[in-house]
Amino acid sequence: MEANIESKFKAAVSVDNVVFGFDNNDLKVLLIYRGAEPYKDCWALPGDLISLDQDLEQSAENVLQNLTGLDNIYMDQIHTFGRVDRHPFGRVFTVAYFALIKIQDYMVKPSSWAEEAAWFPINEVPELPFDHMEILEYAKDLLKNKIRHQPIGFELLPKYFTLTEIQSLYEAILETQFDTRNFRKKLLSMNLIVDTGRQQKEVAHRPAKLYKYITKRYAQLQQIGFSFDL
Amino acid sequence: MEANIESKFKAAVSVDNVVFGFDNNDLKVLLIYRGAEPYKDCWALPGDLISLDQDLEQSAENVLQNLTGLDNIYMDQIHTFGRVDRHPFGRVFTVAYFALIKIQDYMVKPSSWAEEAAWFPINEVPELPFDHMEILEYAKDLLKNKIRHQPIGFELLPKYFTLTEIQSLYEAILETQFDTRNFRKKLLSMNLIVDTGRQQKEVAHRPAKLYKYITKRYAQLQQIGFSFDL
DNA sequence: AACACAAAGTGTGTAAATTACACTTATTCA
DNA sequence: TGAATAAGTGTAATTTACACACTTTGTGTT
Repeated sequence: MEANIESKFKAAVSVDNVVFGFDNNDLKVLLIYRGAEPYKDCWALPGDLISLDQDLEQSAENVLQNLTGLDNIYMDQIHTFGRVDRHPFGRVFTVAYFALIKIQDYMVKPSSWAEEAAWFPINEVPELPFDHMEILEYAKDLLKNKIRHQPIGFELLPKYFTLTEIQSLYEAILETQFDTRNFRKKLLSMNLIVDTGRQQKEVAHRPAKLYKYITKRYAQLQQIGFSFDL
Repeated sequence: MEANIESKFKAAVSVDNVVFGFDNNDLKVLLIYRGAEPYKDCWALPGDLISLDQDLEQSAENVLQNLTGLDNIYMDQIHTFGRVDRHPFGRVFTVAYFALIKIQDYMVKPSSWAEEAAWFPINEVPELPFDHMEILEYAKDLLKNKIRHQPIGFELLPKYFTLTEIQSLYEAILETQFDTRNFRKKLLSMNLIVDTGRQQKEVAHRPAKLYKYITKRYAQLQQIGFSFDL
């Protein structure tokens, strides 16, 4: 009854993460500067081979943990890429994930496979090795779709944020413009965010109210058939 | 510069297909009766190990081709499952796909790994081996979401179909009821289907008009910002 | 030929949601 | 104290969604 899988089926599997952040009205992606072959000295998506004793999800989280020191990050599996020739050293499948992080919380941390890590505005990404550009495009499309139907935009903002900030986040990702009054009306009518009573400080104009996102509220509303849409 | 990947990273990768069909007002899924270990003599999702010289997408299509003899099938990658212990013979990742087929076109074909294949109504699926039940649940959820935002329901219907048929397809998948008049109004207003002039024959009631789906139309409409929603 | 049966097919009024649109307010800085 | 900057706010018009019931067209039976 015990048996083994023939070695003619044995390939490597990696995870690659598309890590999004939002800052200064720009959607950004986190890239690492590769310190090892192949494609040494290139900017690339952070990723790693999966060792045999690690669950898939766990591996994806570890990559992120090593890189940012952050935990409890919103992550989602995107797609798996498996062209025969996608890796020069042999057959390597890669499972792509995307992660949304509050860029303000991000701390640089040394890692084994990266000499450096940096944020790139989504429209200023350099050439990427392997099929990483295809993965990134896939991730962007998914983010665009997902952000309209699930309240995940808040994952990219600080704990306290202004209505203008969330609007420009949506505008940056969806590459459109929204009418301010209508956008606010709709967003507030969902009861997912509340005015904290706090205000912006030291801005050279009328200070904006600071809101926060109520995680629990969404779960409750979903149960009564509510569906998020922006 | 040439190098190899260490064998401590080598695992097997398989594809598993969730094949949906629609018949007699029921959503159905195609299962095979396993002829080989592990889980010999169980009903399971059709799938196979990927050999090293085959692209991922290609493998998924081949599984379906072997099983049904059908080509040009709507397929979509669902998710990749990679729990360490999901396969008793070793580390096996599996990439799950779903396929939508016109059940009327389906022809039984012998295959190497299946003694038999059969359609099961979605609510009468037997116990499944591995994490196949989890995969099936995943596929059902995806189908539910996808069918509301993309015109993929037509892939499950014969070339010529009635409005009642497509309505009951939607009702079966989404597990809701639609108002006939409103459903038709909305569907027809999208201009994605047209009256062929043909009619049902030999039915013991007023014969329904037969419509067909215009594939090209959707591509055109998408470009001008149209979005499908039902 | 007439009638029963079965599912197909069709329109309108009402409520809700979406859109378009421009001025006033609060704060900093010179 | 005035200029600059972004925040904040309401209403009317249009569009879309929803609720709702009877007539039509065929088959099969007597």
